[in-house]
Amino acid sequence: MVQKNAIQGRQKITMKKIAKKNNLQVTFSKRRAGLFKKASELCTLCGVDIAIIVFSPAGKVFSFGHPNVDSAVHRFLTRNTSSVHYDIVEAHPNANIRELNAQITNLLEMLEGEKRKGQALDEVREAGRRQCWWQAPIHELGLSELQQLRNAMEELKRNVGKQANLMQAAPNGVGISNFGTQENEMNASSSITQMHKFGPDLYFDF
Amino acid sequence: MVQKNAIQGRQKITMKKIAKKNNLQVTFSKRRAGLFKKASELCTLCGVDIAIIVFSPAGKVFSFGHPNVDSAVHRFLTRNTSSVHYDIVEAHPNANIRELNAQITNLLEMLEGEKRKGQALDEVREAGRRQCWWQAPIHELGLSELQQLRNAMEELKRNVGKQANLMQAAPNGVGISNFGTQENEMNASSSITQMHKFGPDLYFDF
DNA sequence: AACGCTATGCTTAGTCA
DNA sequence: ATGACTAAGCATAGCGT
Repeated sequence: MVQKNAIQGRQKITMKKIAKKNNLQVTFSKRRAGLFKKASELCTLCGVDIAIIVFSPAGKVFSFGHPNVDSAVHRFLTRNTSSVHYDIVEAHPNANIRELNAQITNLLEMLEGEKRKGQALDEVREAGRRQCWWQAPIHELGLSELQQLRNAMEELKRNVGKQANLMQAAPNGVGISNFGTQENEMNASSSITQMHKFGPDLYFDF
Repeated sequence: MVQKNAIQGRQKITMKKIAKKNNLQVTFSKRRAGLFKKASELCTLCGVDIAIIVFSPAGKVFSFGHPNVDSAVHRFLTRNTSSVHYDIVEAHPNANIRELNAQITNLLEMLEGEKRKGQALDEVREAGRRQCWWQAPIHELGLSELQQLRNAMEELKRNVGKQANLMQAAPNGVGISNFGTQENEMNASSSITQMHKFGPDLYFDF
């Protein structure tokens, strides 16, 4: 048995630069994740565009963007009232070329990322389609698929039985959401026995 | 006397875009402040540079930066000069801003295309996942899903019936591929009636 | 380095002034 | 809108793995 010899739980810390390097690294990771999560939530809740760029103590760059960093940065740099981009363009035309090239680089990287993502999704879609063999004519099903069907049906049976018990225990449907609404139409689970009707002429005898 | 109706204190909210505009505005202000505070703390604690750019729902721009936004953005834009970037700069030293901007526009369009493709795939994946709702507990199924289940079952019934007729017409399994192989194991469609056994104790009565 | 844990501390949704 | 207040919901410091 492990001896828990001290305080656990969050401790208050002073808002100074963390001295212990190890500690700092952990805190940086955690708080960076928290910050990005907060940003993500702000995007979702308020539907706004955000870009966050963080340079880690180790010199690495972490960024978060919605819809992506570059578009937000670009929007920031090229907004009408902006002075940054304007100044750079007018005062340092050469620097601007560098920036534009950097943007191109970033965009190319993002394109690569998106393409990879698309490929991954392609694979997922394939896998998903394969999971829908049950839609195929039954004579095309193999042994393992029939076994899967059987297992799924047994699972369904168990769920129906559980549901029936719930209905029995709580006839008013307490805790059962969006289920009573279709009773009129489907008469689904209208009985607490193991015989269930799923349509006018389709019965399942579990 | 003031009537304190009901709940006070923080309530859980779903991570969807806030509907009420007034509410959204308040939440945006609060959470933006919170985000910037978190960023500030991250700067202080870990001594890192950060830039945050937020486009408010009203179109205004809010930014936070340490030591300032522009330096961080510039550092971000001019980081790692990749080969692509380098090639463009070196190969076309006379490339003007117009050309580069055209390239950026082009890339942005490609990116949009890729993203749309990704989203489409996302939707397909979602649809695929939704087609597997039958794996979920039955009390979570909605009306349309139950109807889908019914339709699928009726399809299965028809297929099984056709299969049974085929078996009857061609008892040697002519033209029936990879179906007779599992007769021993599954005894699937061993009868030409409408009662089918899918396992030791699981029957479906169509 | 990344993850799990737990007990705080901190943030914030809803409301009122 | 801006700020205060309250009670919950969340984030996270310090530890172990």
